[in-house]
Amino acid sequence: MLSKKAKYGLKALLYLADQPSDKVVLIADIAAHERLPKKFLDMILLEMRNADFLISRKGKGGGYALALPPERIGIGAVVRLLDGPLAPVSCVSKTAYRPCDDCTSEDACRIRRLMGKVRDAIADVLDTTTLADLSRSAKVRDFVLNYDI
Amino acid sequence: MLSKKAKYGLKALLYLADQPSDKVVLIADIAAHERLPKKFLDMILLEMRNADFLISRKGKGGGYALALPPERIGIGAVVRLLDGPLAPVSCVSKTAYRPCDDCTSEDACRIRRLMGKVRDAIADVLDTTTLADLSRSAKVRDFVLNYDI
DNA sequence: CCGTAAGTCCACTTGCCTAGTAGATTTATG
DNA sequence: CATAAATCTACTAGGCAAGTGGACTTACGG
Repeated sequence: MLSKKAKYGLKALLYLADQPSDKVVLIADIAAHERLPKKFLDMILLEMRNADFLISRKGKGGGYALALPPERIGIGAVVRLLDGPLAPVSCVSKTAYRPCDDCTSEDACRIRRLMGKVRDAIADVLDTTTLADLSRSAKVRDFVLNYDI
Repeated sequence: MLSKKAKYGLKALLYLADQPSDKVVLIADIAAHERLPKKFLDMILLEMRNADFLISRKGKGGGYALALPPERIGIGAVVRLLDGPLAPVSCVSKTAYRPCDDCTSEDACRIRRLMGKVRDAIADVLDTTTLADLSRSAKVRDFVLNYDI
């Protein structure tokens, strides 16, 4: 499951990616346009800033902007930050491996092997998509909608 | 995330699939061999029985057995029963679609499109694997371990 | 250098979900 | 009829998701 936190985080990033780069945007702005609870968004943006996906400026004229070009922000990385590991069980996680407490022999575990495949399938989608891909996908669609009739 | 419930359920099914077919097995037996909390397992088995994956007999000599040959029990179906829809967001679920409350235009939603891919990737793994596949995978491994040295 | 607009930090809440447990009841067998 | 088994009902503890409230800090503009 994708939590609201991750969903809101992605929406905020997309909103920023759609702005002219290097423009700083108010949290309140993002919240209003994307219809997100402002205070909750505070937290999420802060977390993404601490992970260096965003930069912020305090005080009057402050706000948030992407710290990197959208091509360099992977969706997998964002989801991992906000929701934790992609793997359905910790014992197949590549970024946050932890043995599961109830398993005796890890490589005899048939469930583990299957869940490893699931992990890889998920990671394959999310780690090969960047913010730029998503941002672009909107423009393509707009183009189709507006001109391709 | 795969819950303990689903994990225990799959372990129990695998245990049953590994038995000679049509043998009824005690809950207590499964719990002991797979090291699962018996009372919790009660619940899970009952749920799978109500969904017709299992049959049960009460009273002395009673117990549980698979209701279908393992080839006909899909892992996806089991996980959906015990953990709910595979989709990371309800608005891309094929078996339990529900619009998400915060989205305005569904087919303009870029997150939705991406999550659709994730859903498909997960379903592709779990819906093409049956209990028989997992059961077999153990035997292949045993064979390798025991004879292929 | 002060007012004010912004982000930042800390503490708390509310409600639901997970992972159970306890105990009574029903059903079947020998 | 005793006993072994599943089944049903009810309850609980703890944790996490999704927030909210309020105080603090930083910086710009005048």
